[in-house]
Amino acid sequence: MSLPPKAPPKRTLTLRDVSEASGVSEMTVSRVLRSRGDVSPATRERVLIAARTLGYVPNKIAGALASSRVNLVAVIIPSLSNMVFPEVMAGISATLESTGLQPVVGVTNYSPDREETVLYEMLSWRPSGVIIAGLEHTDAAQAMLQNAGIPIVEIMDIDGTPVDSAVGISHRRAGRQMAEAIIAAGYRKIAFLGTMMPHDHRARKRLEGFEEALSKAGLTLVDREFYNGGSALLKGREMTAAVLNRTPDVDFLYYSNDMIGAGGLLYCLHQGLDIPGKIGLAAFNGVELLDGLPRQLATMDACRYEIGCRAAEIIAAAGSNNVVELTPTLQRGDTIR
Amino acid sequence: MSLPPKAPPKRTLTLRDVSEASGVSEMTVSRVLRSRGDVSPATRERVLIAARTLGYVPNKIAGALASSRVNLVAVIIPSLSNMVFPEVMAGISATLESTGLQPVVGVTNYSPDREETVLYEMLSWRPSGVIIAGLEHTDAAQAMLQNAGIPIVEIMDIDGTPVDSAVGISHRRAGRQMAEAIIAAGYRKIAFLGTMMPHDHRARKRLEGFEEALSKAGLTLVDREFYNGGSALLKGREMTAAVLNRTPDVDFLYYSNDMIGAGGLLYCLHQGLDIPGKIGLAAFNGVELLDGLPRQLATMDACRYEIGCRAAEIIAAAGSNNVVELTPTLQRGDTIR
DNA sequence: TCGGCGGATGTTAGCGGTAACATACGCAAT
DNA sequence: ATTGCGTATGTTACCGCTAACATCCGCCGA
Repeated sequence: MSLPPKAPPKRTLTLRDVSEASGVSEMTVSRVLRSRGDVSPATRERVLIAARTLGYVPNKIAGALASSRVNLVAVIIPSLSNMVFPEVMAGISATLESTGLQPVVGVTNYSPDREETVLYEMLSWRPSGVIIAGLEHTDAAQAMLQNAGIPIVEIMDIDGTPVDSAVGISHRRAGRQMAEAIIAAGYRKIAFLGTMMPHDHRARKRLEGFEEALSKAGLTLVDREFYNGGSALLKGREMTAAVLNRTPDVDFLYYSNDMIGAGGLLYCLHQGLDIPGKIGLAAFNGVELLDGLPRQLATMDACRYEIGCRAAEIIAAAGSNNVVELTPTLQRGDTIR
Repeated sequence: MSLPPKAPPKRTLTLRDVSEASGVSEMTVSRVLRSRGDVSPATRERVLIAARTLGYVPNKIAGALASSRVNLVAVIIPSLSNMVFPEVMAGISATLESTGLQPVVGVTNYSPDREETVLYEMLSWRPSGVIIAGLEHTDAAQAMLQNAGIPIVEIMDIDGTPVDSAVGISHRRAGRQMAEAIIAAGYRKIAFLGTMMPHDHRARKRLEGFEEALSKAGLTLVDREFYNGGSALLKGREMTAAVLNRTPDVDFLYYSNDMIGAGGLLYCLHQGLDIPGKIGLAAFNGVELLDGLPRQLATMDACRYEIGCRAAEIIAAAGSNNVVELTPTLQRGDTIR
């Protein structure tokens, strides 16, 4: 593209400017710029040159209002900083890329009220769809989703009743499966280390499933430790130290996420503990980071990228009422015997 | 909030619906919902109840078009997955929170063309400001920024000429400082391990500064190793192994980012190398993750959160032509003697 | 009693595009 | 030449909201 020839124009450009510069009506310019309808090659060329020369950028606000079509997809997630949502985003972006739809991210910090606010804010831009993490929302948020009249996809979790569509895994089942694998491997004194966030429903459900499977085997957690904020890797070390100290005969540590699991693993290795002989470890998510650790931590892949893809597909197809359950795979790594 | 009493309405609601439901003009409803102008408490109450009962969500598209005011700030960054930008985002969000402005993120994956596209897309929503990573853009992008007529803040880097405002650090200087510290500590056989991405200008500038300081001390890099994609932690291990193998007498490893540095550190520790005696390590960014490592890796804090804050402040104040240089602090950790 | 004034509310005219329909034109078939 | 039709372009009427101005009303002071 060539640079505009004249100094920064005072007024922002409109279709009319391009129209005047190219000697055709605004409508024709509009058609050219959207490649809609028949326009002769000559005119098209003339218009494109004029638009480019002026540095015209269409006003989507006006366009959206007139056509009541908005190419935005609202994506509402709790956090960007824990590695899991960026990967979901990647799946969404990749899938949306070819559809002309554009994801717009809102972050809630695991606060239901903030989620409600963010949702309201985003809905007021009349997006073509909403992708929102989790099945738990405030009543008002639930109502807004209900009435939005656009495709809604609740992602990550399917243990509950979706408003419209849902794509995710059963965290309860994931917890259960992990417990079963641990028990089958012969571990008996099992501790849980996880987040304290009251609104991390998925971590909660995993723990519930985990404990359910334990109790079915006649076991209960021998210890549990919670944290809240801070460097997850460091917290993992600290929590692990605390548990080992408090419950020296513990033989398995189940972490609610990979980061603290990684911290725990590093700590145990540093202590020279016999892994997985004397003590086993497992976590959840299957983040890429684990590949770089000295030992492969057992974990369960949460299908994050695929969740993003499937959710985006539903939105792109303007689908409704689909429930897609993905099945996470247990990766035993080297920390379960 | 109470749930709407009737089933999902077919047509999306407008001001007129609320106006009819509350018996006042659309204008008054508009005033109430925006808390603008004088409205009697009684009317206000009546309108609010009607809006809430119907589940009305204002149409910002129409509002923005009519008022030519848009409370959006475009934030354009290369990636979400490397821990540095989420922290910048956090600073931006926190600062914008109180201003009524809302960040909207676009991701470029370090592709200049994609950056141009994303920028065009975002400008077409007529945001109140743009925060964009880096000083290097395509000519067309540069022109768009120039002509946008809104505050532009280029972040992260200040080694160059900003379009409008800039907030960041001098990466060239950061590289130089690190080199000086390393040389002062007595290391002489220094290797560089970093990204190959041709468009990561900041990593490039750090390396340039680094080499500049080396050569001033009469030194040159004894080895260099590049990577591209994949798990950074793992790549760090692999690259470190490669360098140690190829150049056994290397006595310092300078990494272009913390993740690969952490991988390298873990590898060296596992090999039982004498750190920092026989070999030293340093990286860049100061990510939180480092706190959880067995040894504190030397690094340089990139002031990410503060960059976000300062950039957002400039946008919120509709400022122009500010250049804010932040000074990163060297954290020596335990890996430089 | 009346003008005037300020608070509360209504009316009008767009914002910058696009849908839908109208028109103009060239050319083949009749 | 006339009809007819498809292609290229123009005209008109909004989309849903808000700025700006108009109106209405009650109350005060002169």
